[in-house]
Amino acid sequence: MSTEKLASEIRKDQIVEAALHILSDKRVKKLKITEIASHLGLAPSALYRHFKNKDAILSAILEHIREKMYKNVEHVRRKRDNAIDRLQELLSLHENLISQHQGIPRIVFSDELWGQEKIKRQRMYLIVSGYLLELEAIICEGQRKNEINPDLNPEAVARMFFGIVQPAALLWHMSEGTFDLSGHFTAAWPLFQCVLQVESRCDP
Amino acid sequence: MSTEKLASEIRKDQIVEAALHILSDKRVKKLKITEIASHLGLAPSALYRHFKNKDAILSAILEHIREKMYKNVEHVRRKRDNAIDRLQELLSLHENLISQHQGIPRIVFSDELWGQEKIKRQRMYLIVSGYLLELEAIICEGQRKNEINPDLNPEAVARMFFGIVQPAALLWHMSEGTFDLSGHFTAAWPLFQCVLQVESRCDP
DNA sequence: ATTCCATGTGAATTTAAATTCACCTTAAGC
DNA sequence: GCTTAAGGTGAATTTAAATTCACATGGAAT
Repeated sequence: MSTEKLASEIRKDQIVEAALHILSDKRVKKLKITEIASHLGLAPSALYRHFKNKDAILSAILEHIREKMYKNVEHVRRKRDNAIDRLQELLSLHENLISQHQGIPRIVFSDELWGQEKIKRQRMYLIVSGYLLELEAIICEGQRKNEINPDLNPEAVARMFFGIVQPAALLWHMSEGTFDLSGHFTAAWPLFQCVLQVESRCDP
Repeated sequence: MSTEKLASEIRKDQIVEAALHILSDKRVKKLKITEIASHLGLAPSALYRHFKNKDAILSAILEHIREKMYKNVEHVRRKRDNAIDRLQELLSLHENLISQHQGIPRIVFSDELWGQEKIKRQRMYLIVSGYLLELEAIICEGQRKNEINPDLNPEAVARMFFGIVQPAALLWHMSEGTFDLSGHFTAAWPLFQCVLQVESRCDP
């Protein structure tokens, strides 16, 4: 019984992965059930055994992304102790995420994908703002330990960090992978670090 | 003859404005010809007198946005002399653009809107990267006049500036206007300024 | 005054998808 | 060995748009 359930879960995952892959790899055109199906060597109607409708697939993708992002936060929390190091590593994880799955930023930063339903947008907002809160937590911790200038507004710093990632995703995507992603992060990091610095002259 | 042409241009503009308004105001759902038409009190088929097809309308929107963005750059260049002031004012113009036309960031930062055609994405990339070049020019000028730390990588600084705007647009949009746009810019600016600062300790 | 063209209309037509449905297949449990 | 249900299929069906077309209309140029 549990094996069956598992098998079903596997198919679901495959569908989500395939969808994400299409979104990553191919053009911008909206995800088509037919295309996902053919990626898996299935008939379009087969997907309806696993998902109620296309919307349900999109929801599953959303959840998939959320998991990936939060796993990254967990990971750097475990692996690093220092706030600066954590942020730096998180940045590099983002770099990977972007370059491996062009589809992810596209989904996160765009909403054209989502139907008319307000709900999806709200969920996306919760994911993003929840992520920002995680960043904030890392930053605050760093401030307490005086690794980061305690005078800074952690919310603003978190968003600034986010502001390194988002344009990168945009440019990478728009440029069809021509944009120098790694160069961007390499150049952006020292600027950001400059903001974090303790004893900064930023505050009057 | 020129009057006719003008009248035609006016209609075209109206169509673009209406489209933008729908994109701003209403939900995410893709722009529908029918909806644009009814906004103007026209039958859907009427739009085809002015644009070959929907794609042409989207192109016109793109052009409209490009103009707005470049006008803002022109404006701050004329009005302000100091690079820092220029950037600060540009930021506030962006704030206005976002709050007045939710549709603009949505189009710029999303590509789901655009059909399969690679061309639109390329055009969008040119617009964005062209805009970044404008920012860079302002920054370089400021560096020459020692208003901005000359050791900084102007490209990276330009993107960081852009990184203040983009997340704001995203959050504003996703939150359905709940997000505190003005607060964001107010908090982000001093952090950014801290980066620009001459005699910064950022560079080894 | 007549002509003509730009603009507009409403009713088809087309198109491209999602979705449904009646019918197979196969492997697990009995 | 039989039964059942989950997973699969291809051929409709539905749906929602964009788009086309034959037919107005009104105002400007001749």
